[in-house]
Amino acid sequence: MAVTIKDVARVAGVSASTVTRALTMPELVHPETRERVKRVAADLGYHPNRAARGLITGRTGNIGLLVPDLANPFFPSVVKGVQARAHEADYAVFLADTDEDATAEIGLVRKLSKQVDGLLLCSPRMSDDELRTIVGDTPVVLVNRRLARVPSVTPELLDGMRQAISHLTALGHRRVAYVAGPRSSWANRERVRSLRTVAAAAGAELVETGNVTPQFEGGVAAADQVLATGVTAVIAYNDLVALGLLNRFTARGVAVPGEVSVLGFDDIPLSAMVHPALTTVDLPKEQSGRAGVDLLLQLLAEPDRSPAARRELPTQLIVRASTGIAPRRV
Amino acid sequence: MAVTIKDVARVAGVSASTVTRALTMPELVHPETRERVKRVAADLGYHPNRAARGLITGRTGNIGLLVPDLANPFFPSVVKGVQARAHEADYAVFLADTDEDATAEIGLVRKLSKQVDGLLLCSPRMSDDELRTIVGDTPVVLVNRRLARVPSVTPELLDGMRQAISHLTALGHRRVAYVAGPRSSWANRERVRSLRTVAAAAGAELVETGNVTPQFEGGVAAADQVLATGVTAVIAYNDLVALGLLNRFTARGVAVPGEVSVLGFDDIPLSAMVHPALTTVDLPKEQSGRAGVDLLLQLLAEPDRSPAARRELPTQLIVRASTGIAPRRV
DNA sequence: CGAATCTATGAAAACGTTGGCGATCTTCGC
DNA sequence: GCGAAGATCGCCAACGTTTTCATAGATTCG
Repeated sequence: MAVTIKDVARVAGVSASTVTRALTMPELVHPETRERVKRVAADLGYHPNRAARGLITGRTGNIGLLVPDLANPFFPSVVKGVQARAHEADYAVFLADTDEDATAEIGLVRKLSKQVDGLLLCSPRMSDDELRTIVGDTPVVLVNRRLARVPSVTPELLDGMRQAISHLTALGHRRVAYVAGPRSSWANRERVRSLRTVAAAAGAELVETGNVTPQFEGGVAAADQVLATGVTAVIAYNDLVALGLLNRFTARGVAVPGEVSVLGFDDIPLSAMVHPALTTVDLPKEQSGRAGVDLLLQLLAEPDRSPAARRELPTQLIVRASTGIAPRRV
Repeated sequence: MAVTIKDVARVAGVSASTVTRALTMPELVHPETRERVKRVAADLGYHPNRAARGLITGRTGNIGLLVPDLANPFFPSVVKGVQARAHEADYAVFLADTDEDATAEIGLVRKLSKQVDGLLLCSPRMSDDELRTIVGDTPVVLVNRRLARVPSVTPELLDGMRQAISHLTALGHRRVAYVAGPRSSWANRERVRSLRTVAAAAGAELVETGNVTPQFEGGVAAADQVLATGVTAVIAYNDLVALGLLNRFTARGVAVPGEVSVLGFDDIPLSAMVHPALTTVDLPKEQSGRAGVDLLLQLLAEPDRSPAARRELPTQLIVRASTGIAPRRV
């Protein structure tokens, strides 16, 4: 029913091979025939059958994208970036949402990996070892996670953290709490690590509080604990958690930023919409998605480049209303 | 490199045809050989090559999902539902985001339609005519839109609107504004239509205000206009717009719900997180996604069922803090 | 007991494309 | 003017699966 390469060949008066060549290796065919074939193909609306092509080339023209939770507005932004860049390169994107479940993640990877040329793992929750076994099987690029000898794109977290702490210390804060995200999150581990470094350098005391789910509810749950530590400022694992803190503080009548300043990570759209608007460290979301696709395509094109490409993208502190001068404590 | 059907055949001591049959039409092969083949296949970790299968069956095992804007939290929920149900049925999901652009939408449909068995169009922005041409080419199920002779899943909007208006009139509101969404949105047209019906029946006066982009910014932009009309309550096209209204009202010092009540549609997670929490009509999001997949699979299984399946899913008013007793006007 | 029907399986064609190989024709260097 | 090299293109095998079609043996029936 659909128009095949043979139809084009017949109409153009050449063989099927010439059609293929005219379309995929144009320099190998005579300019005149090439143009004729191309015109016929266009007229007939010919598009190579991807299954047939995939069968012989071993390539599907698809890439897979795994994200932990599409309900966290951070990830739709990444997805948008991935989509945009992938479609430009004529790749289609399989999306899978793992619901923050490392086990489901592994299953989905196994399933998807058969149907794609490469995988983009965004903030994967599985362990390094599990990750390694996958990397052995399928071309993989990590977004928001780093692992030796695996291409990755990550934000310049250390710098972002430096901006955050500079901002808070400049406002007079000396004791700062950090509300940690999931233990399984590399991003969380990195935030803790860079925060310790930066806080020490700035002479600020750091109070680390429990690991929470990286959602609004996590922030709500951690809020009282944070207040009990008597800090004047709190940095949250991400914006959703920060919004949860904000919500609970407001409910308890704790003034933000009067009594406590709140600072998040990600800069999701929502953060600008609430009262008080959230001060946060903007992470490159769409850009990460795009860069991830670039790295993956590069990896597919030349699989045996020795040093794994690694891209770090800049971060930017966005100062809004949720941070202010530290209160005098008695 | 990967294990093929021939490997299984060789190890099991049968022909390739028998392997196929044992796995896809089990009743056709002798129970004993069937079990042996299945065991060998499992041991070797055999998975049929989907490209090869697709080449001959004409089926890809993929479905495409188009959404207008992944940044609107309504859609990630739908996507999650689609994912979940599709994976259960062993289908993979191609996702595409059209950025609210009807033209891009058509292009993406054309591109995707070659690579999938069927398409799930969620809140498509293109015209009915454009939609029709697509429906002719590819199996399509509409989510959040209705069109004659095309399977669809939609929310019971009329009932939701009835709940909303009953709630407002019970609180004493007599003049209610509606902030309209995109003209290209079927959902918007339906909301207007059912709102007119319901408002007339309830004896409430309806003030319709300009079409805005279905985002936070749209609500912000419409807020002053709404206030100028002197209504005591406003229904927004969706929650994002409602949150924009809320934000601007707060900024202008207009008390919600003291001076004006605000009511949204969708019940996105965000709506429960803001102050005041938003009263809204919950639409079945994940459920719509799941039902859409069901309809699509059904359509693929028996393409020539005369009456197009149509599913309507219940809606539910969620009363929170943004609606209250109508103020006495002088 | 012979023919007809079933059951269980294998051989081979087909799906639409790509790519290696070889054939033909032209061009070039000497 | 002749062999070598280059350009252009067709033939055919291959990719991994499904699906007729055919076959051999087992079973049933009159």
